[in-house]
Amino acid sequence: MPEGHTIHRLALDHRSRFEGERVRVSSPQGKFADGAALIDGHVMTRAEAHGKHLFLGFGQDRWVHVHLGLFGKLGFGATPAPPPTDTVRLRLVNATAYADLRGPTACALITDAEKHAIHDRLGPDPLRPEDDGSRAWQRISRSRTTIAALLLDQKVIAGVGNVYRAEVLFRHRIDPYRAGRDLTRAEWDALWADLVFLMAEGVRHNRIDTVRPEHLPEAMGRPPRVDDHGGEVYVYRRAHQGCHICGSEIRTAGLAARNLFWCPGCQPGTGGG
DNA sequence: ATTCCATGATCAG
DNA sequence: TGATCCTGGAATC
Repeated sequence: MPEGHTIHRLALDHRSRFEGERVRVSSPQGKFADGAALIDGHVMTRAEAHGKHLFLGFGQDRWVHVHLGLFGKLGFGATPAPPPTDTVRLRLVNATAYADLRGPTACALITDAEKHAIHDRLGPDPLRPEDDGSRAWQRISRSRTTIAALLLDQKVIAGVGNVYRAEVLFRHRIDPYRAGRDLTRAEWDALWADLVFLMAEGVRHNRIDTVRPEHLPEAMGRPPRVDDHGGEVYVYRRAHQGCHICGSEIRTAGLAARNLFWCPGCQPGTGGG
C-alpha cells in the first residue's frame, strides 16, 4: 500500500531487474492490452518516480504511467512466472524476473509531453534530491487550509500520504487543524527535513517506521507494538489507545475524506474545534 | 456468505 | 461533500 516511498522503491526494483533489457509486456486482464502490445519486446530504458507516480520508459517518447491508488500492488518474482490471475493488469517478464501489477488507478502509455504535464502539476517530492521545500512553503504560508489537508495535496507536496501526514505532524507537535499560513517557516523547514529523512528510511526498509525507540515507555517492553500496516508508528490507526509519549488517548476524525489521527496532549491546539 | 475497510484521487453537483 | 473506480484481507453475520 503506497505512499511515495513505496513508489520510489518500486522504481529502484524495476531498474535492478529490467533496465537496459528487453521485456515481454502483456495485460492478462486485458485493460492494458493495446498499450502492452505497443511496447512488448522493447527495452526498458528508465524507471522514475515522482510522488506516487511511477514512470517506466520504453525508448523515445514512450512511458508506462502507473499510479497505484489505494488498492494497487506490484509484486515481483523469479522466472518462470506462474500463470497470471485474471486481475493482473500488467505483466513484465525478462529472462530472470517478472512483475505483476494489479488494481492500479492508472496504467497507461503516455508521451514525454504528457509525462511533463504530470510533473508540472505535482509539488516537490522529499525523495527527489533536486527538490526542496521552498516551493511548498510558498503555497502553505498563504493558505487558510489546514496543514493536514495541505500535506495530502499532491500539488503542494508530492508523495506524502495518510500515514506520513499523521506521523510527521505528531513528531513536530503540530495540531493538524492549524492553518498553513499559521505555521512558521522554521516549523515547515523542520517538517520538510523530517519527511526527507523518514521517507528515505521508508524506501530503504520498504515500510513506514516513524518511532524513535527511546520514546517508547519501558512498560511497553521491546519490541514495541508493530501496527498491522507493518511499521512502527505513534498515532496512525491508534485511535483510542494511549499515546506513547504522554499517555493521552489518540483521537481520530475525518478530514478531506480520510481518517486523521493525532494526540491532543502532544499536539495541543483547537483540535478542529 | 457478506460486508467493511484501507498508506488514493477524480469528478459531479 | 458524496459517488465512483480499482483489489484483497479482515471482520462480521
